Amino acid sequence: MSSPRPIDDRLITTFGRLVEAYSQLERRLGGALQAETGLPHVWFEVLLRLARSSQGQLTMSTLADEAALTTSGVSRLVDRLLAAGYVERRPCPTDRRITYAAITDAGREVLDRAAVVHARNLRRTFADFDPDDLNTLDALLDRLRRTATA
Amino acid sequence: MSSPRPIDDRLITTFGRLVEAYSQLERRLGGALQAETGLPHVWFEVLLRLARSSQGQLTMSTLADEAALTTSGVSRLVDRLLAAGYVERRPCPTDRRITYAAITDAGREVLDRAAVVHARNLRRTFADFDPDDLNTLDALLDRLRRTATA
DNA sequence: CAGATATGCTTGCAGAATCAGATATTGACA
DNA sequence: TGTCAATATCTGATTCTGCAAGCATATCTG
Repeated sequence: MSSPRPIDDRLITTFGRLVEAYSQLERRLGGALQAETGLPHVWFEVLLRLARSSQGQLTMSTLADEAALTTSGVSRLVDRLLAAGYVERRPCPTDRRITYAAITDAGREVLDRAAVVHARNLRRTFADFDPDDLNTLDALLDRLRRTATA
Repeated sequence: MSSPRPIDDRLITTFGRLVEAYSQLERRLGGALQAETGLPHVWFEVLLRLARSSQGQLTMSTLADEAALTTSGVSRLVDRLLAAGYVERRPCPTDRRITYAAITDAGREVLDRAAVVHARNLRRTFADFDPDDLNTLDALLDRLRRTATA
């Protein structure tokens, strides 16, 4: 016969868990990545999206969406990646408003090196998750991602 | 017969999904919360932990752990919450190094109001998740949180 | 009990993200 | 065509966060 306080709402707790799980993992894995490869986690995520895209390039806006940053944030982030030699800016031949961020060979190199390290750390973190668990998690996260984007 | 590039590692993709799902939700729901109640999402999370704790108070360190911030970050955050009148600092009678952050009545009020709004937004976001889905998600996130903390 | 070490919190400084606003280009439509 | 709205990006000011260092208090050890 407990009084249902607003703060005890079930979904608030679930969402809190998501926040906490993400933050802990981000801190631990992101920190390890940077310590072992010198690559900040955000850089890794950005380079990853670029490397996986068809021409190795994305518009600033698309990149902002995928990295969950503002275009402003991406603009400066690309500045730093540019200074490091990991990306370059390319004009769009058909729409002069658009600038592409394109990954360089140097970018692909550090990314590949970092990916190996990151994958190893992830295997340790997810050690007691069997394939079924992972599939379930993937599916749930994907649904969340899509409902949030919509 | 695809060459297995390091960046196509399965866990990297899963983790990428977690990052994206979290970021999208945080942006959308956090933004909505602030727009509709004036309460930044971090403030909400902090007040929530305090309100749920036994005496309505936690040490700065504990709060830092739970909110996934550094003690430094919490120190300043509590400064701001203090200025807003939502928390107060209390000395610990037995250990004078410790400072408690305690939620005030005003803090509980805004928190309750915000919780109602937040819960409504969450119900919309999780509309097509049935109880089984939620339980599964909870369990997986909890395992992740614990492996990360360990 | 004295000295060394550990713990809890706060502050100076610097890095990075956001918001708001400016600029440039494109597309739509009367 | 000329004007107006929409789109894509960048920049200035502000805010928040973390790291490193510092101060005060507590605990351990010989």
